[in-house]
Amino acid sequence: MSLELYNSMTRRKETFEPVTPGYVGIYFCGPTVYSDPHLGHARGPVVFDVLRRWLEHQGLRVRLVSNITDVGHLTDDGDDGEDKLLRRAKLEQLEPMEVADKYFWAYENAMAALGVRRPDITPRATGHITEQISMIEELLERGLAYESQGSVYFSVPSWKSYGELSGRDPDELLEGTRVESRSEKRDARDFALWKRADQGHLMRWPSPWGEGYPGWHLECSAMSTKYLGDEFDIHGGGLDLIFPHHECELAQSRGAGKRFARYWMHWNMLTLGGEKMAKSKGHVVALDELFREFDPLAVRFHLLRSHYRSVSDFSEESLTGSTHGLRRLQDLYRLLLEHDDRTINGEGDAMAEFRNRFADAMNDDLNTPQAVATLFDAAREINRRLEEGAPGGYVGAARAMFEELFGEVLGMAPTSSAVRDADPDVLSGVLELLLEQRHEARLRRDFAAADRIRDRLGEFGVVVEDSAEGSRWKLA
RNA sequence: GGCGCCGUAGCCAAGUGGUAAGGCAGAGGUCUGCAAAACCUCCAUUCACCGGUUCGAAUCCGGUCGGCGCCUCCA
Repeated sequence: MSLELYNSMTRRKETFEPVTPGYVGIYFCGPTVYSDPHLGHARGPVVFDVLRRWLEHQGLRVRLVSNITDVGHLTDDGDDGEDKLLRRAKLEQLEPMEVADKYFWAYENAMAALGVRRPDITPRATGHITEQISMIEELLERGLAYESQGSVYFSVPSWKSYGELSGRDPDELLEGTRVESRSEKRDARDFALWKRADQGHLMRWPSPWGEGYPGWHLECSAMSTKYLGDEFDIHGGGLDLIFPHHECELAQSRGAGKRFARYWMHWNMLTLGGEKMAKSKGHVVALDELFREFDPLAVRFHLLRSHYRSVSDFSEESLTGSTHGLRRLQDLYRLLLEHDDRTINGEGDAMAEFRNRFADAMNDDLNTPQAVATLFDAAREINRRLEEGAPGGYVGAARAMFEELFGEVLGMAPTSSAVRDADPDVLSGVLELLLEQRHEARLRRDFAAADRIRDRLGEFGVVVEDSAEGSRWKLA
């Protein structure tokens, strides 16, 4: 079975065929870095990380591009509202770029904790002003955009297929739009490609139309095609970006003569108590807070236990459930890793059935819940065979499967040894306990046991020093 | 108001025409000095509700109730 992906454009599952056989270009919209990353920010990166890993597992070469929006854009389409990045800069008394960097790294660290591999390219909007200006010029030349008082707008009425992605009727959009009597736009639906920077606006660049800054939707069009070509394979984003962001991206990209993305993938929202997580409502679960209570990998696992196109409601109770389930799989994974015999069962792969089920699930629009269920089924059987004393070939096959599917594809392998991850308090507690045991041995005059403890600790680089007051330890 | 989505056991969650995956929690059991882990067994005659189509529906159609998303920035 070949990979089928749900394409938001056609609203059905389609067989995935890359533009260039063997190569896959993927772009998905990253966050605007003006505040701490929350759980909602994690779903897309995790899903696309698994998509990328799965494609690579199938032998494809993937280039994954995910942007960072580091220029505020709230004031763009309408003429009111406040630029969130600039507002934050004033609030924290920082340069706008300091705000962007601060939250960019917070995002990076959170993604790393979630086991998300870095994209191949992480372009920033502010680093691609030239490309964006070129695109605006192209649109002006083609008569699809116009300048107005130092700003440039895309003319929606002149692009007949506007609305094709989100399934909206342009005429009905007009009715829903607020009437802006003194607008410099020709049509209320037109959106900004370039915005004139008023006095006091901190982020500004020179352009043929005066000092200003790029429109919200433009960066993704310019950066995706710059790194992936005029036609590329997959464009992703949160479902809330389908309109207006992706609709506008599509219009301006096609308008500029690019064929743009073949497949549009949108992941659904994460909710909290049935309501969408949204920063603007203060209704979010911050990732750094979540990580204090839960293993980041358990969060990743939890996200993979629901389908990316389904709404997923978050609660501590359900995440706890995922944590316990993950522990079972990881315990088996560690057990299998202790098995050094790499020989695989000579009579064909004993794991063939599980591998096939896993592949079918993944190929069916990335059905990770079913893929995970397959691993649970496999775990039960492997544990049973292990207790019966399974032959080395069987264990080797099981180990290979878990390393590939659980570890590499789903990215659930523990990042380092359990000991290294352990809380420092736990480690010193364990050492105190050992010294207690040694102290009791010395009281019994069992110096052989006492020396054995000291020698063994020494092998790990822990030095034990005895004194009249008792024993102490330190790292060599 | 327009467009779209969802309602499956205590909780999470797959399943889009063939007679309900998986996980967590819970109950009993095996193993065990005890415990944990692991394993075995049990746990939805039923998929919000009411009609209809069909040999057959959680899955298709119509309606009712409830919840959510987008239409403004949002992952």
